[in-house]
Amino acid sequence: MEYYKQHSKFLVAVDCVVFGYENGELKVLLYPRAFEPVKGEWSLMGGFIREGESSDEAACRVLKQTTGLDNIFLEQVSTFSAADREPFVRVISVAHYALIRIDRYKKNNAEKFGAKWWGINEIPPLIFDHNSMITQSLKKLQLKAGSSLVGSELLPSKFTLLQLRKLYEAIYQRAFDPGNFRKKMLSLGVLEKLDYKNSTESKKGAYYYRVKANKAVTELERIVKY
Amino acid sequence: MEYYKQHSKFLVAVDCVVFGYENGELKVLLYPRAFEPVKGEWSLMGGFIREGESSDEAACRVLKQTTGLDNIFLEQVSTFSAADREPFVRVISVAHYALIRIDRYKKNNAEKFGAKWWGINEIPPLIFDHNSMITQSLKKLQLKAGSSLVGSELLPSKFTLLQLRKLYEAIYQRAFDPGNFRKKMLSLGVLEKLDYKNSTESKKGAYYYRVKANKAVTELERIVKY
DNA sequence: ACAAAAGTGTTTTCTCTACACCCATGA
DNA sequence: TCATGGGTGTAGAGAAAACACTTTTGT
Repeated sequence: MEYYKQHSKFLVAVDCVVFGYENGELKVLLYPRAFEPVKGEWSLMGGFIREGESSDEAACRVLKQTTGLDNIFLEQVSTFSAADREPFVRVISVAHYALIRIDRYKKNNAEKFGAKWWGINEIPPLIFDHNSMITQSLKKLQLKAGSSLVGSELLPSKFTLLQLRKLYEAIYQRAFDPGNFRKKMLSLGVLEKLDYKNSTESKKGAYYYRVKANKAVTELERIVKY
Repeated sequence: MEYYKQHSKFLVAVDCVVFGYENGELKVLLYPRAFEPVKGEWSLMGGFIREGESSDEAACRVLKQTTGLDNIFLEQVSTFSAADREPFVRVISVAHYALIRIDRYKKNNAEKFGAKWWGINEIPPLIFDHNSMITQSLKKLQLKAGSSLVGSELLPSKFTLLQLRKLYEAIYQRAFDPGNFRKKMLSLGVLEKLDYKNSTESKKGAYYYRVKANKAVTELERIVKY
């Protein structure tokens, strides 16, 4: 047991890249940092890992605190450990990304911290290495969306194929052919057609779909090729 | 500055999944653990992160110590942080994988620690969560090999297409069609044909190839589809 | 009437796969 | 001569991409 005592201990944090989707745009939730150093500057929401907690548990706790949401989709991205990534104090941080529905999260929780949603293309300079955490998270999200249906995490429970396509266009930052996208998605057999339409986004009206319950998590075949 | 003091600090380790390739088989370097608890049981090589060190730097140091090699290809895999992943002591560990040429590494360094190479399919039960570190590392290696040429890291600097194919078969644990594999690899334009042959592995003799210097690191197009 | 999305179908292109076939040579 | 890998070519299946076309309806 003595062996362990000679080694240094470190503060270990989690930082969360919270993705949301609104008005055809992929967005990230940012906060003005609450304490020194660099207090007031924009940053990801984060917190320190506690004694009995894994990094995932810590990230869930932070998300609960700041968005009011439980059961959020969450994935580890990478650990940032450069010795000088923060000034004054050595902190090792495990970055995660989360997917939430903007319409569901508790505004009052977030506003208490001064949170603001930023379009993925208008992210301001953030503290430390938080910008590269976002870059890496987006890559991981693209990988994820390429082999499983990310729709249910970011869209309302029922959605049109237009909405789903716009979401994928926002994630991949490129256009998809409407006809081909529809065929591809329907061919996967994970969408269930509902018997009513959305008429707000087109004259003709488009049927709503939802993700089949049992298929929601399953690993799928290729959706977007890369 | 006071803010930081109220939080717990942790021991942070790195563990290295060292891949090598020999006799047509992908292998992993394992060590009998040198200290309690579970002293003597098989484990990955690891060590604790030191004050001025990032996790990558720590992993490099550990690899230098145990294999005698510098400038090893190294990539972070994931951070393992379950509170009970080690008994008695809380340790958060950042897993990495490394690719080395078995013919180059310093046997005496490794033997001093009792190291032994294990075929990827004959890995014994390891301490803690080390088996799942290997599983995740293999997945990451497959992803890597699917979009860049891993040959130069695991093979001698010149190699035949048979050798390269056998390597890919070992990594993906499946067979590739000899003709198609050859065409695919050559079509990528990153291999340079040398003007002499290897005659030890076939009657006819096969030309050696090497990776074009400037293309070694480049991100390539899809090599293996998934 | 027109624009715009919904929805379907067709054509072209490209890549993966399977496999045939000849070559060279050591045993 | 026979087995084995080296090396090249080709035909077919299947997917992705491009795009034509018809339907519906609010303005």
